[in-house]
Amino acid sequence: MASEKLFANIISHAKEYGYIFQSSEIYDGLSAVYDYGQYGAQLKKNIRDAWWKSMTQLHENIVGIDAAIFMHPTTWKASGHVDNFSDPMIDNKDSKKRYRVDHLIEAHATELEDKGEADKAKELLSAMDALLAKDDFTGLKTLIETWKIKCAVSGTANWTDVRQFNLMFSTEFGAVSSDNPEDNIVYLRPETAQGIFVNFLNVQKSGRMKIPFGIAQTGKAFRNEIVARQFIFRMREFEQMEMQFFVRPGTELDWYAKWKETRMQWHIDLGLPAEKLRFHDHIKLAHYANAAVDIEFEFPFGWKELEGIHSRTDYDLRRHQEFSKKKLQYFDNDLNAEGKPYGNYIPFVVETSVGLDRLFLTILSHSYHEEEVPTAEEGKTDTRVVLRLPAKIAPIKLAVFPLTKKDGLPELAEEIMKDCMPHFHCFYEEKDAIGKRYRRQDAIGTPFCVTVDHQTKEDGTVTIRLRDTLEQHRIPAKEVQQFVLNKIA
RNA sequence: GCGACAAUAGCUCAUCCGGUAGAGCGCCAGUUUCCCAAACUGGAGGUGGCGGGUUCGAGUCCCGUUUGUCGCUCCA
Repeated sequence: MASEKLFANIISHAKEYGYIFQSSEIYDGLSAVYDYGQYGAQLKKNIRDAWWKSMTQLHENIVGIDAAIFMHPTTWKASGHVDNFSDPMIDNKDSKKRYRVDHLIEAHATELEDKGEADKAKELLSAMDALLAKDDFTGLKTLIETWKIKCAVSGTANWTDVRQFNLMFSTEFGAVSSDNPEDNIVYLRPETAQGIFVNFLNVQKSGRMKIPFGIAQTGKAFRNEIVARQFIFRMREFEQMEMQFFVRPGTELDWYAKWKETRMQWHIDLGLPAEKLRFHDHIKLAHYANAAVDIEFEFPFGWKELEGIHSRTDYDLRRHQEFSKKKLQYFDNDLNAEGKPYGNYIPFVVETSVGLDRLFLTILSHSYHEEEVPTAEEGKTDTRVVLRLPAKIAPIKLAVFPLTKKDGLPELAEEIMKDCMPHFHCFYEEKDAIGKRYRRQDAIGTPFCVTVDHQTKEDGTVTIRLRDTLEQHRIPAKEVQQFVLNKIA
């Protein structure tokens, strides 16, 4: 099937079977915001739990926290989010090319210098600085127009207005407004990482953590994307699962290499096929990193970033130390080659950061299959849609069906429900033909169904039916619970 | 942000040249059925995304808008 059509089918399946709904759909929706439905929320939680367990429970030196979405505004000055992402931009209407206004004007000034008109260049730049300082966007556009600055691509001076693109959502903090509105602005965090960095010392001290150690966190983050598209791939409100690993300076690239492999293996262990995963090294590094790689997945719409592993140096802690005037350092008692303690230093950080929603989409699109299966009628086939979700993260683990809703079969089925419900999510249904009930469970990705029939009354066995192979075999009803538990362990 | 395309029942779609909206599937209630979407009976569900305009009359033509998909662009 064409991948475009396949992706459209996945999206509509996700909606039809209670996985993902568009936000505020009855009001025509809200751009690039989505809600998780009854099965989606459970699948998402199961993925999140799997990650949390793999990080915190299975690593003695990693602990998890839950920092608030609201953070002190200075956090974002320290992190670079305020200054690096609020530059005024302008678009050329002919070439559709977007420029940072300062870059555009500076490039023109350089041209003037090359032509030996250094005085003019200086005049232009000082005019620009004055306008930038005042946030005078109208003035900046006038400046571009009076100096007849043209687009390098189209060669025209057909510009849009100067606009500022704010990456971060802001809101007002406190019920009483201040004389200076800026005093009350808080941002909705654009990444969860900073909640870890500002708590570095708290966790290290209170948990008596010894380097190397990690702090994990899952939570919502918010970005005012210029373009937000491709279903839940890029949303304005999304959830991150991040782990910041604090290491001794000089060892960061070893840890970076280790986490790179560890994280790739985790995705494979979760059930994703190795051939649809790959590394993509960053050539151009962000201001805080000395090495960075993405784990990419081959979505129906191409290879896209799923997780980032970054060696963030000591940038974040160093910046927070500067801005907060608090020492964010660690005293390392381990002995170096000369037999002396490594002493005080700001730890280096290796970050693993995976998008929970992206991982959800990865699993959903990989699990979705349309296939021909035999029907009750000899030789005939019918199309079934099945989500081959890994059993350990499927929202519903077991469906329990009485073959008919009389002759005491529902009562026997209820017993199995009672036996299993405390241990994993179960679904009970007694209406419609058995085949139809199986198909409905296929569509939501339930890996196991058991059916109670008349033989159950005689020998206590039930039919267990496997989603992926359509195989059926009989097992004692009393063993159903353990059968499923073994499969989802 | 630019461009292209799209929007009719829960889903997939139909509705001829503009003349008061229909099917299949699904869903709900029941009958029947004894292991892979069977059959039968009955039922709910639509201001045709929203707002304007043209017209005697608009789901249909035009404009705007919202949302989505795709291509550019952006992506710490």
